[in-house]
Amino acid sequence: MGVIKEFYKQYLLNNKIRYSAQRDKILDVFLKMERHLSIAQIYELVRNKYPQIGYTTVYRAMNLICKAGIAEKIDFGDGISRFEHKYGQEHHDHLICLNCGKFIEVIDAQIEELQRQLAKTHKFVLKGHKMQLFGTCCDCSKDIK
Amino acid sequence: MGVIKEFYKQYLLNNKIRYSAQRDKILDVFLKMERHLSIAQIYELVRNKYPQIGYTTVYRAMNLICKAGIAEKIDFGDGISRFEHKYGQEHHDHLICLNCGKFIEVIDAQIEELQRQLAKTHKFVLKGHKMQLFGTCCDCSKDIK
DNA sequence: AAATAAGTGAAAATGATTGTCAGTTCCATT
DNA sequence: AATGGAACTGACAATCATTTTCACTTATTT
Repeated sequence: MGVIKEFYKQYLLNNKIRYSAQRDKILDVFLKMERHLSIAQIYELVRNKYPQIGYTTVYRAMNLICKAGIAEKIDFGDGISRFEHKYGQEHHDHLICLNCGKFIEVIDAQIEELQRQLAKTHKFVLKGHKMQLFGTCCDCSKDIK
Repeated sequence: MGVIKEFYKQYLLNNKIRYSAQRDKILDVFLKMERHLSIAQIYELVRNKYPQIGYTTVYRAMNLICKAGIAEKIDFGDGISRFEHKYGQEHHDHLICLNCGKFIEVIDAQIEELQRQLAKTHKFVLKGHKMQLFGTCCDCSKDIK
């Protein structure tokens, strides 16, 4: 069994939360999925394999997976939460195409350092940050011209 | 009459949208208010002075004011839209206290430049960005200790 | 003044998310 | 193995911010 599932089981154990069949199946689907799916999309995938699992259960399972630190909820400002892998992932920010919705994960050490300095200047203890760059991607810039 | 109201009237005129008494009053409230209020808060302020104005009208008026470029909707990820002044304002980002909700507006020219470079590297035509730094502010860091 | 277009506000609709609750499953203790 | 209690599940209802609808009013044009 993968290291992430072991980690999840340990997290649940530590918090006296049971490891149910549903949670196992939803975690499997999450681990296999491409990045940045919404609850509705995850539910669809889950339901293909396990039709008896309910929408609410997917919500609850994904919230647990987030609390365990395996997934992260991301918000591109369109009112829909999406989830991405977090376990063992480097922190990163997003470049988002306003035309086709494509996104690129980016990280810039210089920016990260400047953010830390900026927080320090304002006497903030920095816990995290979000940065999203909006624009049109390479392909869409061509199309629009 | 202020330059912003003139600008707004001109915007409405250009778009064949009428300048109603309600829109005038809601703009007044918005222009006088402190930054970053939600619709509910704006509605409260409006209702104090003009009890007959409805919630829906405030929504519609704020959306118009945004379209005109006078206000900007901001989203701190808590599901509530807030509005801040945009006309004649410099672009800025936010430092947000996770404990008390206080925020500080910040701008860092170096970060802005690095963002432009980052977009360029990925062949994105940059249209805008959002950056939020989360942490605990000076006062709250004290309290928590 | 009539006709037409836009605006208003109350209420209903929407869509994402969370809460409720009766029934089920799991686990520890007899 | 039986039991009692706690956690879990899933269908549905509730919530909350926002948008749409619609009957009615107001403003503008002819």
